[in-house]
Amino acid sequence: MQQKNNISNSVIRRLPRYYRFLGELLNQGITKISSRELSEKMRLTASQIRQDLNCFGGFGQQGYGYNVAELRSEIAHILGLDNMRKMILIGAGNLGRAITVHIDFKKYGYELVGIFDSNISMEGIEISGIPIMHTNRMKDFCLDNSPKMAVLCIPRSAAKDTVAALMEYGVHAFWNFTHYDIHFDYPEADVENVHLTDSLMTLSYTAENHRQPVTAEENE
Amino acid sequence: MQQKNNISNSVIRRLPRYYRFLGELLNQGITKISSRELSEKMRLTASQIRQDLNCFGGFGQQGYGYNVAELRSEIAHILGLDNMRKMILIGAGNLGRAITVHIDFKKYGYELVGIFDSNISMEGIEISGIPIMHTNRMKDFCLDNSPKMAVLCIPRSAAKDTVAALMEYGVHAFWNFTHYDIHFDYPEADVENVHLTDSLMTLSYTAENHRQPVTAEENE
DNA sequence: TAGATTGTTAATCGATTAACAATC
DNA sequence: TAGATTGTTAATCGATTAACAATC
Repeated sequence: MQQKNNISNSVIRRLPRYYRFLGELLNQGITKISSRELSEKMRLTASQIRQDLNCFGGFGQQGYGYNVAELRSEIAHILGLDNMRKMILIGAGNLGRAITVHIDFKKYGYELVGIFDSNISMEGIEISGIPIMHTNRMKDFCLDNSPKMAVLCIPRSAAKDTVAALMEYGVHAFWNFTHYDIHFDYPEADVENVHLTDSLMTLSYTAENHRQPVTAEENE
Repeated sequence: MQQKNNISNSVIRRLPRYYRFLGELLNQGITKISSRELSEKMRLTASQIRQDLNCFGGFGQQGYGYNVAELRSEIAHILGLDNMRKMILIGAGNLGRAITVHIDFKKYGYELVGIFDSNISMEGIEISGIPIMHTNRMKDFCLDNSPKMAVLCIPRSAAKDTVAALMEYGVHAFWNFTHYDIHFDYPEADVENVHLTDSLMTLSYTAENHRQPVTAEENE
């Protein structure tokens, strides 16, 4: 991939959706698709699809279209799904357990190698075959195993100290389910926030005002 | 609120974040704030804050700024958080249970009145005091109770039929954790999608390319 | 009143769409 | 070759930022 340096965020946030749709096409046994056909399925413009893809290289063939399998694996590569990185999850409460069980991290290039909780009585309990460790073992574990990413399913009050520690132990990427603003303290960290309650409030607005909430590319 | 009709999606998606920050200021006992002060805390421009708020009315006072408590309750009202609506949750698996326990729906104007699952052996089990019902009781329940929103925590394969049924029973708003594209079949529905794996893939990209993933207003 | 800060208009910037030449 | 569809440049649209008059 001849990746240019300043790909806009709008483009990047559309990539997972392309990846999903191409996966479905593949499941349906479709081997080639034109930007126009894909645009109809995804409800966006063919122009946008071609523009987006050309940020990363010319994956299509004039007069033919795109090879579905090839394009999908190119996008997987762009997204970094094809190289496995170790990750840990902090906070084995309801949300942490659900995420552990619900998400097949390996499909996205992440291997869950450790789960931590500050509640000592949870130590040793397994989730999806991975035993929970007490938070006081986090430092040694990180130094031994070098996880690159941490999922934060902890209360907000614990987030600041946890991130400070993890940054020190070499974890610089965070899938952040708390409302703690990591970038405010660590602008160099790689952060993806999941603000479930913000999403719920947006739905509340949409439903009250009966608007179509979003265009495809903004929320799909 | 003198709400205009075509508020852009970008603005709406910032409202929950304003609401959160104003809540924090209130907790800290801060009673007034200027757009400049707020812009520094939220890492966006004062101009944008004033533009955003003025979509809905003049909540500030020249020479003074904004009253924190008042502005917060105005935003609550705009978002519709101050009128309680009934809602149901479909799918009492890991994710459904976590969301039920983890999210205090009442804070966001929703009252969880029923939980449904297609697994008959789950019937009667309580989550947060609400007993699970079998899906075959969904129709009667909806006709009796008129919930306005449904959280979808079901497998994708079940989503299409479930939404079709719910639309018929008068449920037109969906907090959708599946990858089923509700708008494709029901453009008139109010939909908010939560695509956790898309978010994870975005983090993967960000971490691999070590970019600052987003500006505050896009992902915070 | 003078100083501060909003509300709002104008300027800029960026993202999306349209158009078309290149080419398979 | 003719037809189709990409890659890419130009035009449009919308969102953000800057500026400033209004006003508390």
